[in-house]
Amino acid sequence: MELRLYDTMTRDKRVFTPIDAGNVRMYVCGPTVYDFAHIGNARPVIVFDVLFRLLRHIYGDQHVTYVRNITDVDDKINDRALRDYPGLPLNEAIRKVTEKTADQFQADVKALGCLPPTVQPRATEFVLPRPDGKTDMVTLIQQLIARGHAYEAEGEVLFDTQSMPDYGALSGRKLEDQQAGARVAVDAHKKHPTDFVLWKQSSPEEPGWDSPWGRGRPGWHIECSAMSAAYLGTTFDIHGGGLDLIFPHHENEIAQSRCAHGTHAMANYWMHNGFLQVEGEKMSKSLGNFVTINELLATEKFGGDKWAGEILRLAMLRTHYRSPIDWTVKALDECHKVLWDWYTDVQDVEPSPTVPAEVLNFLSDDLNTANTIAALHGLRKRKSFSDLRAAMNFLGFTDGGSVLARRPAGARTNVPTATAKVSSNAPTVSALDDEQIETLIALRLEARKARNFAESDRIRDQLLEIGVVLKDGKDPQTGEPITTREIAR
RNA sequence: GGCCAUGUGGCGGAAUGGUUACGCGCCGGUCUGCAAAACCGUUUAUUCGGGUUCGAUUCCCGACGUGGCCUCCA
Repeated sequence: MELRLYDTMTRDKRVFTPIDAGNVRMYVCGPTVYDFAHIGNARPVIVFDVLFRLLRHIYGDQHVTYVRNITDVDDKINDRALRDYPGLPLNEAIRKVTEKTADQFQADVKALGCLPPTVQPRATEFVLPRPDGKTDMVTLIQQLIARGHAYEAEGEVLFDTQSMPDYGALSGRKLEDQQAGARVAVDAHKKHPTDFVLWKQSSPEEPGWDSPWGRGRPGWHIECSAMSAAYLGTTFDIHGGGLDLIFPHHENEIAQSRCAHGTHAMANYWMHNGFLQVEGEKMSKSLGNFVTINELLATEKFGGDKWAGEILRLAMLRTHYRSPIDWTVKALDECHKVLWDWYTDVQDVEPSPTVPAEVLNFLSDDLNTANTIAALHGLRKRKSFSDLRAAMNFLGFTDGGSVLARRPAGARTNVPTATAKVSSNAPTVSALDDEQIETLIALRLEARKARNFAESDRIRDQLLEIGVVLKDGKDPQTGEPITTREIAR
């Protein structure tokens, strides 16, 4: 089996060859922890979790290192800290914000079925030189200055983009174009408009570290250069993130890392996931369609319902990771139904000891998760439930409890009364208690036996009114008619 | 303005230089007193205009549509 991955740098799909098969190394840009992560943030987390699982399968669990950073130094964090904890000293307030948000993030992505990365370093721990000698930001900046790739101006340290001949290779931008665009902010102290900040000064109120350039804080890009080198070395295998990070973030990471270390490449494969829209529109707070992972999991804000984490995971994986996704209630409903079917069939099934080959083959083709899911449908159709279970486990669909907790929407769309209840947001709690419902069901069975169908249907309609859906069947053993019920939400 | 993606049936979404997967829905059938559920089956598509080719949804050019980046937003 040959793993092939699309590389943004070369813009083609290539066979993946690790630098060291004994230690395959991947870095993915993680969250900036100032607020709840939104559903767009979940996409790279899920996509690269699947890749992580695949790499572990191919090279062995102990031979893959996956680093996902946590950005806990950022001006947005400072703003949030001042707003939420006005009474506290800033640094203390910042820690409260970042710890709370980071914990929430970990809980969110766990619910999405993601394995924890090998390491999750926090940026604040890599600002100053470390006792353990791992790469840090200040040292990296010093190296850049020493090699002539950075300069001080007005208290800032800036990266000199003109000192790097092939700056812009990842995004396909040339320095000349950036000038022609005329949208690039021109700062008098910059040698070139695209030069970017490595270190900036902090006011006494702002968080800061004592550095050779005074008390200040790092620029955005340098943290990833430091933490990737700290855990993965100066050149590693895969670097991932969202499409929007290509420029400037990843471009600048490349500039910093390569120029500081004198290497030809920072990573050998650059992978970027596509964006998502919500119900056909760009997700934004002003449009009111901004939705966080936590809201989907724990509230009824989106589509009037809570959604199990695995439903969100499947909704993310049914589309190829580089394509755009339109995030819709309808899609989540569909995914719920699919998972309901799968889990219903594999509930008490032991997984096969090996992952079905077709699943691995599809995933090895640049993470073709859409074809992979089609393969799972095929397994179910052929009633290969052990293989289905194994494939589901491999993709991170392991629990099912929260999926099976509620019948999916597809099953209720043909029940007019129940649907009306849903759309009117009527209370879903039954007006009758359990015993009364059972009594009514028993009465209806009696009526059916007596072929009094008018009475039988009347009771069925009555129960439907309060959201109880009846299904008639035969007892598989005795052949006796039986009735089961479900709550239409 | 510059750069980068993208356009497949009612919907979602793969693949491919030559019969267009898969899922959801719709419709039909089995079952059922009738429904629902379940199971089985059917139907429908490659944005437009050129070019290359025996043959283009696929490759090339152009148009149009959509989205992203160029503003420390995945």
